[in-house]
Amino acid sequence: MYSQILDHISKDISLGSSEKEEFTGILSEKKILKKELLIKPGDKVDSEYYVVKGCLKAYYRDQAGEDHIIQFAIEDWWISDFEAFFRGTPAELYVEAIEDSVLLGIDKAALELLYQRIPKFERFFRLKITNAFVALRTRILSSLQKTGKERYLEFCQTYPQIEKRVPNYQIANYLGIKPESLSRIRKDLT
Amino acid sequence: MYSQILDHISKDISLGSSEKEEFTGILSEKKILKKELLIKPGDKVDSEYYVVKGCLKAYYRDQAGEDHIIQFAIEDWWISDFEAFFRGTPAELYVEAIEDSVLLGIDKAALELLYQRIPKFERFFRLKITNAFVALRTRILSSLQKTGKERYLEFCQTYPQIEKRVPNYQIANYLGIKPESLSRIRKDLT
DNA sequence: CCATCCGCTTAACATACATCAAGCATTTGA
DNA sequence: TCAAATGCTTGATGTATGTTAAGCGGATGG
Repeated sequence: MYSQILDHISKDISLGSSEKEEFTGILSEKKILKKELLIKPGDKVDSEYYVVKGCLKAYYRDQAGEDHIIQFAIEDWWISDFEAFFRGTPAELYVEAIEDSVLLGIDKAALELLYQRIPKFERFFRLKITNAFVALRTRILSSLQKTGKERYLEFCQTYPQIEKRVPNYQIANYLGIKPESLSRIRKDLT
Repeated sequence: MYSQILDHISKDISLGSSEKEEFTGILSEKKILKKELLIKPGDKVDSEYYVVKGCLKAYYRDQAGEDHIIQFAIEDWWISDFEAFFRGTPAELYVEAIEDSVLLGIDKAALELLYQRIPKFERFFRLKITNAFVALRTRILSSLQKTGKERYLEFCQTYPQIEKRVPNYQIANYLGIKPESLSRIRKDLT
């Protein structure tokens, strides 16, 4: 049941069996169906979620009612409204299942206690946020300096599994271009 | 001498005087003149830097020889090639002084030891990276979804001190537009 | 002190992408 | 089962930004 997430964590820190138990003790399983919302604006965000199975997206809806996809998540990824989760502010994002999904939620307060008892978990999550930080920096450079075509090719190379599972109009949204433009780009590639 | 950085840290965590001493013990002052490089590609990056006084930029030079400014830093900001610093990989960025500057460098190995001795410093730097993460997310949304004009106005509002100190062609570069376009945008605004 | 460079602006033209509109195949669900 | 919704494509046209070229005032340095 928990072997997947424990393997995932063991890639970065090594855990004894009592530490594993203490960690899995604060996890709670959550199942969510396609199109259901895990988080919506205004929610208090107490948890971040590890994806055991499925596919989700986090997106921001602007004042004009336009959605902007910030993140996809599939197996072995983490998702939440991280700003709200870290800062304790109300959610500004929607997190929605693209497929039926199984998640493991971690409660923030329990996690803070765990950090105090076993500091290497604070290390693990610092590593995670650091990697996410670097990925965001790369994405900013791409979005500022590359054409839609270049960004699409980069996306396909970086996230081939996601490209296969998510409809093109959502990929276009993530890339910051219109579906019509993505369609033309794809036509050009063949 | 160290009161500025101690005040800065005390905004997020509270420190006893021995903790302050232990922290300042691992700092090393560094002065750097305008146009000098603090970091260049290939360097081993052992330190991150707190800006006591001055103004710097971090930028990436792509294969075509084009520079892309990732970050500016002025008083009370942190700067480095964070990817290289966190991961121990060779630097990919240039970090260069825009004005004569005074910095406080923190050595990574000494910092890791400090984390073990006084875990709240790990908390402090986790908060820092979290805030940086959120700022990057905001910047991605802007870069993907907003016009150059909107991004410029946002920049002026968010970083008014930087807008005053940095030449327009460098701001244009940071915003991902050409100086000619920024000039037209500015003309339009008056 | 004067030549050079730097930072900024403007203009004419090119290009990438958006917008608006329509059509079509596949999937969905009453 | 069949109508509606969904996801994708294509065409005509508009717009923001890039490209190329030129000029200008002020700072800089020999």
